[in-house]
Amino acid sequence: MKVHQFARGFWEHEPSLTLGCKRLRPLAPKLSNTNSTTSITSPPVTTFDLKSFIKPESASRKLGSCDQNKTDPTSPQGQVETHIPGGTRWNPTQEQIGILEMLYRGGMRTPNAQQIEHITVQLSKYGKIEGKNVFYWFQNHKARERQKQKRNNLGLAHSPRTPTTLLSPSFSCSVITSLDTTKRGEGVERDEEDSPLKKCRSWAFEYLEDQSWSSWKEEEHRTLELFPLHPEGR
Amino acid sequence: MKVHQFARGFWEHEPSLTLGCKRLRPLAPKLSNTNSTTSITSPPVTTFDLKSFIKPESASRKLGSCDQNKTDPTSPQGQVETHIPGGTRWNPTQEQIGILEMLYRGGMRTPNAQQIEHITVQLSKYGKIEGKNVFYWFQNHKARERQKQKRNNLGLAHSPRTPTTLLSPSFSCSVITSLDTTKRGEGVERDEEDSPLKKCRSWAFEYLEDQSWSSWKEEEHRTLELFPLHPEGR
DNA sequence: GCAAATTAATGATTTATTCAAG
DNA sequence: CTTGAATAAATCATTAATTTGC
Repeated sequence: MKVHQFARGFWEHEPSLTLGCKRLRPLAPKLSNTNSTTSITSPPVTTFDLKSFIKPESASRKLGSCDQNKTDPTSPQGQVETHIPGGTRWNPTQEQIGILEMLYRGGMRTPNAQQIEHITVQLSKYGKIEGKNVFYWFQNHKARERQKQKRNNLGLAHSPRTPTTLLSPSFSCSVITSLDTTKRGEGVERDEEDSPLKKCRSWAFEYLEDQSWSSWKEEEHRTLELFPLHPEGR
Repeated sequence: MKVHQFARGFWEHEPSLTLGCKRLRPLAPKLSNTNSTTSITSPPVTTFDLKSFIKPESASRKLGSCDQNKTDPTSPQGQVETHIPGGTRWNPTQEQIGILEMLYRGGMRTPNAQQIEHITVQLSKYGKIEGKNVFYWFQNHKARERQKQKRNNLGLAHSPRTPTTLLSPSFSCSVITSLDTTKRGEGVERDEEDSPLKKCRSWAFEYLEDQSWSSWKEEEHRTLELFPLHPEGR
């Protein structure tokens, strides 16, 4: 089990703290000092102001560039068209969907950050869009194609095989050819079986999103009396 | 090496064919005749350059900036870590873990982007860290506390409550204090049974990570002749 | 005592589910 | 009912801690 003892020293004493042990792993005899990294550098940083954690609020709203005024959810132009008006969810345009599907069909499944960035930039020509939209799209599309296929496979368990209507002949052809052999040769959609383990940190954090702050708030609501860690009054 | 053949054909064929399925009529009118060579010249807006997606980008290793810390010359003595600083995974320091746990104990479960940003800034005082590390930490910690508890519950069907031996009294005390707690001075782990479903887009995408590009590459590797969509060598 | 081998933690990704806008 | 968004569960992967053989 972890011993939080150190924590105490941490908070109440200066940073140089004597880290008793490296990470958790109970009993760590050796770490006598290994964490040089920390200890060494940990000079004057001492103060750890909890308050700062408690009151970020004020939303520094880092950007506003693309974000824009969702503040007024009302009346967007209603239409999808160019940009999504309000602050609701992304409403892809035909072009965007088309491109995304194309990429998907082209084999892309889990674009990495660079790719996402790139795609986003491109797609933004056709309408408002953010990186996460692209990310989610691929996630959802992949998952749903998978389910769909599963359903189909089950559904036509005894049916010959569906003539991949989704893919152009030549296309599907090549597909089948190359991976048909091994596993499922259902021919349906051929998900190309995205590989299980791919390493690829496809994303990272960015500027602050929005006031999801409320979430935490609510959560505390539950923790309630426990830790009125909460920011502004309330 | 990989030829963009596929891509090319893909782009050159009429859209209806490939994207005919679902909704969207991909770029509808688009290249109705482009079928042959790369008469790219995409229409006005349609300038959607696939190449741009394929962009090799040659690992623009963006890092190198603030990393390398460990090898930082300023810390002569700190040599323990001779490893590549930025290449591996985050290795939290005692201080960082301590703070994170405190926040967790304080009720935080799924910090939003702002919070993550804030926390990251604070924690970076104690060592290299990125927003996603914070995000992951909470995800993992939450999940693992959950399983741990589940195991316990199952194991001890009637387990009353654990005698928090893990926390030092003073510690919890101070925490509470600092948090301006008004009630509940228990330092118990109290998982709080985190909330069911909270909506809160706690993150967003950010700058590109790094050469995760390889991932995609690999993927194609499999699809191989299928979709020589791949960039150039690299 | 040390270092390869083993194991326990836990950081990082991916996949499955769930929720809710439209 | 479709699908964007978000979260949780399941996995994969890497490092630190521990063990083991010399």
